[in-house]
Formats: sequence, structure tokens, C-alpha cells
Amino acid sequence: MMGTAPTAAPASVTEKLATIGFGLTPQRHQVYQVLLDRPDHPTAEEVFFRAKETRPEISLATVYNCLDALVRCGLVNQVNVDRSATRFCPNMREHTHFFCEGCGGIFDLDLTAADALGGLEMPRGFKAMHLELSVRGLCRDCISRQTG
Amino acid sequence: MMGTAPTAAPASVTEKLATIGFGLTPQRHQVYQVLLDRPDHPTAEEVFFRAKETRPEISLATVYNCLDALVRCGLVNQVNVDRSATRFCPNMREHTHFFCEGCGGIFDLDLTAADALGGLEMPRGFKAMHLELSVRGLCRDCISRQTG
DNA sequence: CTATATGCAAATAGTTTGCCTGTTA
DNA sequence: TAACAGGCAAACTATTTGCATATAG
Repeated sequence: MMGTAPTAAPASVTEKLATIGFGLTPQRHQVYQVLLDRPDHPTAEEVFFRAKETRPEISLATVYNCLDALVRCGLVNQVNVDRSATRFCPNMREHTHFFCEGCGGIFDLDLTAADALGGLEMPRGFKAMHLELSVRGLCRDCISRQTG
Repeated sequence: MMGTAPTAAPASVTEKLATIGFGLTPQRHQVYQVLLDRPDHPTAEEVFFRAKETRPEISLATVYNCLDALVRCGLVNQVNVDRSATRFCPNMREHTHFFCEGCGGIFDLDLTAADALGGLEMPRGFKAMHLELSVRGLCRDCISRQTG
């Protein structure tokens, strides 16, 4: 049930998946491609609908499995906003997320938490390993919609 | 079905609830008290079990409703860690959460994101309204457990 | 031929809602 | 006795899992 192998799978994707003992299947390729095509941080369900345009037989469970594999092998990041559905992001550069309170959009900002937080000291005894910074506010469009 | 009114309800709690048109019921008081008693960021279910020790008849749905009221009126903060159950925090000072990867504990750090991020500039057109900073790492106990 | 992965459907976790009843002002 | 709230159970959403089948190597 694996269909045809993708014609031009970037070696790195295959290699990345191999690091967790997984192969590159057409579905995994398709799911990753959907994320690359429009990096607007879709939910699993949104990925499912977009992937179906190309592979109508793909199932939601498979999309979840593929996303999980892509996350585990380091090709994709998960973005959790409150309790709503997890969103997915193929941008693996360290960056900050901007959540627009107006339209609900998520934008990538080229800010690293580490840069911004250079002077930050942890309390004695705590060891910080990963800083995560998120920003809420209004995006360009929502601001002009408000003022205009 | 409201039982006995709490003997010494701080006026501020009553007032806060009033701002959203809600009264202070014994259950709401109890749920808030549970959070104050041990500010270890329990889940709704954990709050439920602790509240039952004092009011065995309280229901989980009521705990959810009470927590929701407390959050909406500004007495309690929600803390979302990945997809796991929402945790609750009665500390309304601006602060940063430290997530221990060792024990899963959540600790309040007296760091404000705003202080740390004074120099941060948003891309042109974006308006930052709320910065949220979270830190992952190892807490004191987990470090000594590792080394020791 | 065998390991791996898919698709489907059922299960699960966390949370919310509807409805009826009880309590308080 | 009206308005508000609680308790219970059912509903709901997002996600995961079990299982039979299909495919690639």
C-alpha cells in the first residue's frame, strides 16, 4: 500500500528519517511537501486535506504518523498554542513565533531566544537547556484593518 | 447545593469574581484554596482530587467550571505544556515558567520576559503586546540526582 | 517472503455542555 | 421564587492505537 516512490526525494529527508530507523514513503514525502509548500503552520487536519488533493487515499491517522516521524527525525517542529490543535512548522532554524491575536495567524520571526536573552541568569541550581520565547500581538494586516 | 459560605473569603476574591458577574461559591473558594495551598501547578484532575478531600461531593465538571471562572476573572493563570493537561497557577505576578525535563515539575522564576527582552525589536509592522518566555532544563533536585 | 507502513475504525484523554435539581437571596 | 450553580452523564475534539492488508526490497 505504499504506491509509487517519490521521483526526487532530497537525500537529506531520506537520511533524516533513517536516523530514527524510518524510510521515506510517498506519504511521508507528501506530508513534508505540504508543509514546505505553504509554511503557514497548519494543523494535522489541514495537512490532511491538503495532502488529499494529491493523494486522495491518504488517511488522517497516517498524516498524524507521518508528522510524528518528521518531528522525531528533526525535520519539523511542533507549535502548541494554548489547547488548540498542534500546528506544524518545517522551519528548523531557531526562531520565535509571533501569534496574531487578530487573525490567529502564526508568523516566524528571525529572533533567537538566546540572542534576546543573553543577560538572563537562572536561579542558583537550575540549568537552562532550552529557552522558548513567544510573542503575542497584532500582525501587519490586522493593524491596518484596525486603523483603516 | 451550595453548602456553607466560606468563613473568611478575602474581599479581593469576591470582587474579582464579581467583575465577570460571578459570585464566590464554596466550590470556587475551595478550588482557589487548593491552588494557593500548594502552588505546584496541578492539573484540573489533581485539583479535583485535592478538593475532594475537603468537599467529597465536588464534581470534576465543577472543578473545570471553577478554574475557568478563576482564570477569566484574573485570579489564576493557565499553563500549557505541549499537549498534556492544562495546569493552573495562582501566581499572577509576571513571571517565567521553568519546565524540568527530569521530573516534569514546573517552577516559577521571578524573571519577567519584558525585562529580559528590553532590546527586542519587532519586524516592521508587527505590534508585540505580550511576550512569553519559557525555559526548559533541569531543576536542582534532578541535577543532584544525575550527578549524585 | 518478511519487515514495514498504510487505512480504517475504535479507543483514549482532556475538556465542555445540557439538563435537571438544589440552594441562596 | 427567581437566579445562579452544582452534579451527573453524555458529547466533543484532538490524538493514538489495534488490526488486517498491502507493498518494497
